[in-house]
Amino acid sequence: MGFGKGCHLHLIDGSAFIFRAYHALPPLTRKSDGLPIGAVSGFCNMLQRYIEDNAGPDAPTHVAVIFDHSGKSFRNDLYDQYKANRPPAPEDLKPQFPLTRDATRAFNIACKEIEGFEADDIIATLACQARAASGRCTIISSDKDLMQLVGDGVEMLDAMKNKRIDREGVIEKFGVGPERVVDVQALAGDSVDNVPGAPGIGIKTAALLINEYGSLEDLLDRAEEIKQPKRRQTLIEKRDQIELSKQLVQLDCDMALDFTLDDLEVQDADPEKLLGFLAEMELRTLIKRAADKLGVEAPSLPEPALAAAEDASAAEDIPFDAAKYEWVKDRAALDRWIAAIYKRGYVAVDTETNSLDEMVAELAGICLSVEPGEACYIPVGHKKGASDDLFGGEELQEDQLPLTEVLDALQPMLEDPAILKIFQNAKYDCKVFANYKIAVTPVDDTMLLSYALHAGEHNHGMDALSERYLNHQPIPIKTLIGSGKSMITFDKVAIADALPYAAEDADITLRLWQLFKPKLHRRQVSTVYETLERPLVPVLAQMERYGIKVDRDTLSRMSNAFAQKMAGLEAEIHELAGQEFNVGSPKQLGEILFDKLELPGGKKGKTGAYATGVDILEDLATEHALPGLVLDWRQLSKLKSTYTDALQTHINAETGRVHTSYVQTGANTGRLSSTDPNLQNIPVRSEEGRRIREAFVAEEGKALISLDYSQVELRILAHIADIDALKEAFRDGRDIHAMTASEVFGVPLDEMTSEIRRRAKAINFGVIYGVSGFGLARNLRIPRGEAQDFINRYFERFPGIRTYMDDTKEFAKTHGYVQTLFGRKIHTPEINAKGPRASFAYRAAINAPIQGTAADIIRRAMIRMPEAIKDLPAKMLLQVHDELIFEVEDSAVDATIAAAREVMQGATEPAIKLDVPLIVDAGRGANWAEAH
DNA sequence: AAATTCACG
DNA sequence: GACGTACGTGAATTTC
Repeated sequence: MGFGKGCHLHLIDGSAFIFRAYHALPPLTRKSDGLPIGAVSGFCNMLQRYIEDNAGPDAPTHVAVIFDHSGKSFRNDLYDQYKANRPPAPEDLKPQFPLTRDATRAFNIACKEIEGFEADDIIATLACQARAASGRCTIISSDKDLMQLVGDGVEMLDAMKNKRIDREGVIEKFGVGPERVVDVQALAGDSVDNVPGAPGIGIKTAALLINEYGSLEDLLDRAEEIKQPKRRQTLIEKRDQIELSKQLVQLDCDMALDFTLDDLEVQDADPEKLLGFLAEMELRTLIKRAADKLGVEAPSLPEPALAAAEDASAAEDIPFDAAKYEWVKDRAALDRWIAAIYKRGYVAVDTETNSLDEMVAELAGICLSVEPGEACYIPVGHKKGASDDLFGGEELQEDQLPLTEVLDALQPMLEDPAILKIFQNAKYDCKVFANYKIAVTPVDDTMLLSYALHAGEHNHGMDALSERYLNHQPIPIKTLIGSGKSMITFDKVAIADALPYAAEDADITLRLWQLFKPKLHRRQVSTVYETLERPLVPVLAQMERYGIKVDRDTLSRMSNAFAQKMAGLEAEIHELAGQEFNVGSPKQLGEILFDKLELPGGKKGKTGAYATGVDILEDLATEHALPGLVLDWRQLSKLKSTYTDALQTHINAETGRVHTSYVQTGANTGRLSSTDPNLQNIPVRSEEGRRIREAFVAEEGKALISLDYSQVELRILAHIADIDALKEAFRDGRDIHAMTASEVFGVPLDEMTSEIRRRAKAINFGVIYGVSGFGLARNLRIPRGEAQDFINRYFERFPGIRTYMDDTKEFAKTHGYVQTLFGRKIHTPEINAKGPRASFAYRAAINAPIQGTAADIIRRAMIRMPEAIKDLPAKMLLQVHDELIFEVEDSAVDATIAAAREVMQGATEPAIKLDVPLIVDAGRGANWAEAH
């Protein structure tokens, strides 16, 4: 068929596909020889998806992928600086360029590039030919340089956003129609391609001028008429540069091609060619997908490749089948499973209980799996519903082995050092077993494997991991126990219903383990997992089980005092407002402040509600008495509801202590988080809040001690960024903020004021977070320009910090992650996004190695701590990021401080020798307020 | 369930 | 040239 009316040509911007694929994916290598193939893999995925998405009635009749030819183009002859500030392609991308051409041909799609021309010119020429032949053309690209081609049957399609760009879309972007796009571009220039344009004129101004004068030529001819003197001068003086810019952005629609549109006709796929290529690249998942679409059998990979193929396991092909899950009802079946476990050497285990609180949880059943697709459930505590009779709630369901018999049979296996027990979130299950005096060891944990491998990429809950890596959606727990008020506990579920859910969890855990464990080496995080994750599990479990004693009476008295004060404040507030309203409602408060009292400081937020945060109320406090009272009320309300009231409900009836739960995967940086209750945010900054710490007490005859790292993150910054001045200051034990102030502001140390020191402190902390002038200005409540000056001077004085930031950003952009000193990888998938998301990712990437290294250090200390204090009457109870809290008999306070301090100060060694000393401060007392 | 606010390092 | 603007968390409360 010759190309003509009714025909539809698709032109794919190949280079855009390659770069998008490269940056969107983590570095991926071919397993058999380590060849980098991340971009090729992503490129093939995009082509496959393109083909699947374009099979319908509007399918193209002709298609080609157009590439840039390597080397210079004719534009470099026009202007030697054209695209001169483009960084060279990353080393691991270069070998992939020819492979993407091979991939295109393997998909049986025409593949074109021409020496001395850019892909955009070939696309332009073909689009014009298609238009001349009365056919349609769709350009699959979002490159704004191609927008000049739109119109008259030519459209663009942004494949990522699946958004078509027509004439209207171009006008939206450039403010002019496609025929004037080059004029606007010539004026505005392009920093990415290094097109100079007219200095000081951007797209907005350019569109305004072009629309007023009709065309670039008319504008330049009549430049004398322009009113703004600066703009007039620019256009007159830079005429040559602007005309050159137009030549650079103008695409060549009239290239001589050695092929015609007819050569681009869509061809049927050649399964052998395509699958052969994908097999050569060892892209397992894509082979299956492509074979499925083609309706042919997927070829098997060569054996070594199969064994190692990334993100694919033997388990992937084994279906999930609830019929293969076994209900263990008798002793013979249980013994059979135990024998199978000993034969295999490892087993995936999951426990079902009647509570999410491990301190009180009782076993409902145990699941085991040693082979993907096969699992069993051993119910031991399922009870009949309470509906039958008064005692029904305690009566056991049928066909369950006695709990003690099951535990006696399993205990030797669970404690056998030769048998590896695999869990998803091992800490929970180990604590449950600990309730039955069973010490499970050794243990692997798929949640922690995922965290070591994928921190920052996604969460590590089992449901999410299963969907992502096994392509399988587990049975939602809601279908068994319901949700909200009518929720029941798992031990009340009928065993027949519980079986498929529970056994599946062990099955999934085993499959995830088979997938993740070999990846530790390939991603080089084995040491992270083995030294920072795995050994921490028993340490945290022990701390949680000890808990910390909290005095209910103290909290209760404080609650009452807060309630009284709040009532008084509330009356005053209503008085001042002239009406009653809910002080706790930001919405109602906003209306009182800004509508009724007409205080300055209008709306904010996307919901249209007034913002009434502490910053705003503090500013308003100078205008009116009410905001200050609200702030006082809020502080009390927070203290009462979150602390003095809520903490009481967390006191364990049996132990009289509060048992928090640490989430080891809680923060992407390696920090822990603490929940139910969160004991990492107990008030300390305000005098009234700090008194809540008086309720955290030591037992009679014991004391609480607290040891915290002094300015650990700044020390790490000094080491990582290699700032001599900072390192020396730390080595000499000087006041680091005063030192910074004197360096940055030029004030001698003996003339230092607290205000200047405070500013330096804010800058020191800001730097760790990637602060902007705007942010520092807001924090210090100083003019923005002044804040920017501070920051500039800071970087001038400590240029190494700027270098660290630039290097970190560059590393994140090429690798997709950043690293701590101990090799922990924190992924930064958004670093190559554009807009504000990239800014957030950039600041997070700067902060992560610092915060993460600090987290690694205290983890190392915690892991060594039990051994260091084993002969002392002391227990480690809490961790608050840079602080550890112990309970110790009065007689051993000094010895414990000495032992713990030594472990903490030496925690980096022998792996790392820091250039700065780590200093640990210590306190002691009958309660946490005194100890801190 | 989302948004807002505020407690901590 | 515009846009947003300091990192990492968890919990309580109000609003939709």
